Amino acid sequence: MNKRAKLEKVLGDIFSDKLLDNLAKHGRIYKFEEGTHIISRGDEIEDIPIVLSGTAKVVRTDDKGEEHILFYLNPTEACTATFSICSESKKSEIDFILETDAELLLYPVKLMDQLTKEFPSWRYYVCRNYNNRMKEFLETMDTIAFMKMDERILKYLQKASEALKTSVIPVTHQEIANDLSTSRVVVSRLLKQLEREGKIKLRRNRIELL
DNA sequence: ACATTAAGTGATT
DNA sequence: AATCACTTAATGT
Repeated sequence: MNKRAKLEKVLGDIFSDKLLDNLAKHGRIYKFEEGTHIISRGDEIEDIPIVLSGTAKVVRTDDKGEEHILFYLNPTEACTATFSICSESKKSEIDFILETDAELLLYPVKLMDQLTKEFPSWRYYVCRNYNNRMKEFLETMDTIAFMKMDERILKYLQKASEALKTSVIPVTHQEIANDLSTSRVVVSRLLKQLEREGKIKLRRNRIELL
């Protein structure tokens, strides 16, 4: 499939034809493997990544080298954090890592101003992206501020199950602990409790949601 | 059989 | 809820 057709397929519903032409002309499509660091903190950003397939995560690394997930990006989504810096061509504040194998459209930052001026559908897209991120951000704020750890874990499992379309989630206690920034011991204890309550079933390296 | 890694648990702060 | 210290269970070699 050629570039233009691929873009059409993924983004056709939200972008105008002329915008697709422009993206096909100046952008490049690459396949990357799971775990690839597309952008690291401090990098100069030359291209904006737009996710065409797969899932990427945007994380912030603290001074201890711990990762904190800010949000995930699914196909058609782009990292708005990169938009905010593009006009001044500053350095990245975040890390952009692939959660799965993925295809990305890389579009040069230099040309982005022009997109904003020329294409209403691009402006709309950027706005929508911003709104989505903001929503997600508020949601996680709520979760952290008002919900107890056991509820957070349950929510985490439900989200994962939804994303993977299966009730059996392949995940270790340690991984959950990392994602929720807590310790493995705490996760194990709360999971045990949830199991006693009959909400889940625990097995090695996977958890079944009931 | 042995080593490695995941998970469970009591005690302490 | 975090940490330590230890046990037990599952899995790979």
